[in-house]
Amino acid sequence: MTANLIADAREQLQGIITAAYTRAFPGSELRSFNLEIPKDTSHGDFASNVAMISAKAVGKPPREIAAALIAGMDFAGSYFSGAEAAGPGFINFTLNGSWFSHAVQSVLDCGADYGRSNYGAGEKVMVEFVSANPTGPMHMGNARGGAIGDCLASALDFAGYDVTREFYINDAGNQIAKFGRSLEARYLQLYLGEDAVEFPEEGYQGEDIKVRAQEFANLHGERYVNAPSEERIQALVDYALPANVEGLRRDLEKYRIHYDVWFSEKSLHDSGAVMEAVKLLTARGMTYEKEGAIWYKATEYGAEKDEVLVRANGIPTYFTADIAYHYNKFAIRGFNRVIDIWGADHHGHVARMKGAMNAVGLDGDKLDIVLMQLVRLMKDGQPFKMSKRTGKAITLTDLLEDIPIDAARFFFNMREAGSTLDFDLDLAVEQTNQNPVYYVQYAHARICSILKNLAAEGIAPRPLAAADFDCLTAGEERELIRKLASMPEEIISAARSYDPARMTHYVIDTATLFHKFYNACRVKGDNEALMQARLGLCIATRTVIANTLGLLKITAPESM
RNA sequence: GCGCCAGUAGCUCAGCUGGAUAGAGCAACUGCCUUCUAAGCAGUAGGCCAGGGGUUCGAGUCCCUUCUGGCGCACCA
Repeated sequence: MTANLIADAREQLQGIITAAYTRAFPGSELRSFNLEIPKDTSHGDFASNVAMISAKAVGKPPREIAAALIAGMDFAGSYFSGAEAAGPGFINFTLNGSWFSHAVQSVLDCGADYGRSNYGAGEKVMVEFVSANPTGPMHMGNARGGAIGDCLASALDFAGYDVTREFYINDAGNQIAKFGRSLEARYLQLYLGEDAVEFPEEGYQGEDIKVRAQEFANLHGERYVNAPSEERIQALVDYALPANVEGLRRDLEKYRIHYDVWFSEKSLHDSGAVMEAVKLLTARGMTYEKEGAIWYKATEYGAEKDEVLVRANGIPTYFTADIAYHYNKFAIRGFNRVIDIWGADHHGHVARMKGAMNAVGLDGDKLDIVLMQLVRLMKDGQPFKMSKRTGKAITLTDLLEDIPIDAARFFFNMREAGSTLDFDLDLAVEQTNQNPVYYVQYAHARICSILKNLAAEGIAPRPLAAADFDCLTAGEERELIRKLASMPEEIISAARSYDPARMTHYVIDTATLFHKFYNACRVKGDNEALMQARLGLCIATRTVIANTLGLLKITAPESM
């Protein structure tokens, strides 16, 4: 089951305001108005600008309109106790106790499902993320992309979308050829000596290539040393590529990322889908030949220049395969919406790709790209430079050896994708109050501890009716309840804006309000009814923290 | 040169579709544990929201412009 008390209250207000408007100003058209939650609770629980935006239509000053509307409002049976005009013409609404009581109870009723909604109405959506080059280990960009993509997918799922997580394996094209030549050189060096075999200029320098070559040598010995180069490379790639993909899968699983689909680029070439895409574009008059290559008229969809689809040597470009891939996502597999998480350095590709979707007869607006800025690793307040040339870049595997998974996932989701992220390596391993992940987990552990201590004294939470929570009237209690009630909307907001960092912010806020409540209100006490109500509030808070951390795939410890 | 993203407290950042006196955390200073976890809470201090124009009842938020930083403009991916 799902519950959303904010949405319920909003719906009621919509009706109350509309009725009051019709009553006060018959014949005057009501424009759409805002219902917002003021930052400052002295401005009420909800505020509307309806009086201000109606000033022109009604022909009266906002304050006067507000007064007339308020006079005609009927709050009977609603979650509201009253309204008053304020400031330049806002109408501030005050919730009554029953809303808070129902809010707590709805969390308890929904339990592990609290926060879910049907906002997405089962729409089929794919999130494709990481899709790291299988020629080597994953870097910090992949680590961030993994956390963002995975948590975004979680948010979409909770918000009622039918979500598929996908990894696109770039197992074709130039980088595989380069991979093969690099492996070949390392393999031959094993038998002929490092000096006898020149390493390709553009080859992959990393140690991982040497390791794969050695593994291959352990299996096949020097059998391939005198084989034709083409055959040798093929054998090396056939061994190393699946091994690397398996390595990626293993590392990502360790990082708590599980994909529904691992999609092979090579399969698109093998099945002819890539050339089909060229044919499709040609049939739609979107291609031409020049200097032996087949070009796509990207300029017809606003690009600055046209793009090569098939090189003069007959080999399709990456772009062509990508068109075929996205065509496959929409047209073949029927996704209604596709979200790709890309590094910001690919931003030039965004408009092209959307345009290409239109060019093949699909809707480019259904393809959304989340661009992710780079990660700067910081240590001792200084950037930790990564050097790709030396192969000494810090890999995801390295990171996870030093940093707890909880901290890594939390940190990578602290900033929205569009801003560069400084990842503080010292802070992430620190088990102190400065580390925000512990702050949140501590709140959860604290609640568990309260429940455990009371249970030890024979005090168990009782099942309560909504009215039993009416005694939670302290400011700290109500602030906390307000926050708990907003979880469904926060998840929807994260899903809609493709910004899973909101969930991180939300769970930190919830922890803060719980800590404040904890310091202001004792749970254990002589007043049995109040103690039970507060116990219920604690359980509801624990539920919200656990559910949100669950979406982030961060553990919620029972003790710390 | 053209394009994309960003510029908010000393530092790292929030600020949802424009809303009422600009918010956290860290760092600094002051308090709070014989009672549910002090990995916590309360308080003090800290700001021409990069600069300049505009749009309107109202702008950190929208438009234009300048400056600064990051990135991109291959028959690479």
